[in-house]
Amino acid sequence: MSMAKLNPKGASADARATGAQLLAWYDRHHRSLPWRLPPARIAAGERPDPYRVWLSEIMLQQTTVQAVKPYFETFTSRWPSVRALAGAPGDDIMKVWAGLGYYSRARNLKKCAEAVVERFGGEFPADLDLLKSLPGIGDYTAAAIAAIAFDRPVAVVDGNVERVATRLRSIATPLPAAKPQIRAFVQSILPAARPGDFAQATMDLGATICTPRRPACALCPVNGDCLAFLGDEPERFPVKAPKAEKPKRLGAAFVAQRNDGAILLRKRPETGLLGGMSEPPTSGWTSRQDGEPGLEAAPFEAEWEPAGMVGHVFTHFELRLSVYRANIDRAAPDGCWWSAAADIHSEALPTVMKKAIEAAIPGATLKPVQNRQQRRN
DNA sequence: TACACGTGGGT
DNA sequence: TACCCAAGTGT
Repeated sequence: MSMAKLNPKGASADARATGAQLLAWYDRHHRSLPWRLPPARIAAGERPDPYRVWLSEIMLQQTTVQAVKPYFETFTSRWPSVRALAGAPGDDIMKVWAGLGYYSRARNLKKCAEAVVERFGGEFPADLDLLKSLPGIGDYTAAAIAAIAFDRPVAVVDGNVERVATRLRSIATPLPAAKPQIRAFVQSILPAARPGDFAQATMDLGATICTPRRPACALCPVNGDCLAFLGDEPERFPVKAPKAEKPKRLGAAFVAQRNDGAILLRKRPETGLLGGMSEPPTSGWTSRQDGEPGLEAAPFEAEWEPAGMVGHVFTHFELRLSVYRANIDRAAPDGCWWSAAADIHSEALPTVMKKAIEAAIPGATLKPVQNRQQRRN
């Protein structure tokens, strides 16, 4: 059992050994991911494409690898470079991002791509502060890009690393207050070489071994250095502040369908919840519990029929949406448009809005079978 | 510092 | 079921 003691330079022999062990583990057990260059190719002198590193890091913010994979494939196929993305219409980006959540990321994605083209000639900067000056890039993402894409020796601290670090050092300070301690510790075990591989090694360890619940400590390459493991309660870390209760809100959605199957949509304001995304007309979402929002919130008079209730859980509140449906044939009101039946699936509809449309018109948001229109052409 | 900001999977 | 959680950022 080795208790690491920091020397005046900030890194003990044990700490350095921890970093080296993580790298050795990564060489054997790294995950194979679409945006990742495996350690053997890094060792051979290759570097990953900074565009792909950036795009993957933005998508992976608060989002699982599994959810990101198909979106990353779609984005890189459609927009293979930051210049291509910068030239894309913002609405197209929102449509392709639809379903991935945290839509400010998609709005900032275009802003950032444009800034890279205008300010840096289409090449991502390697400098931490320049990276952080770009929209959507904060402390974590700047460090990740600098380390992974540009081989800069910086500490990369995400949720995985926070978990690994608080366990290794038995840091009982609740998050986020513990962040400075965590950063200092990660800095102390940072190897002299391979900062990008080291960052990904620590994240892979957190994702596959040092998991939030039931960590596989027996398989951990650094369990001999882990104070939480030696103290027999790794799951105690990290300590987090208690979460606030989720309020419940009520609202209504109005799904109007034209005789040819088109559905009436509008665009939400550019900022705020689901900003810049599309929706069928909805009421405001209130916290009152004295009854469901009713027809007074409808976009126009029609024979609105109840079409059920949709529940959806956002990060900070729960929503129950009363869905109404009407078949009408009229011009779209100001700010709205009729979206053809064949186009609904590719609109910038957040998941909650797809749920509402599905409640009113089952199958309406699914991708139509490719044939009829094609045959006519 | 604290809160707003999505979604889907795991237990 | 209810809660937790995931490669965080912006305000």
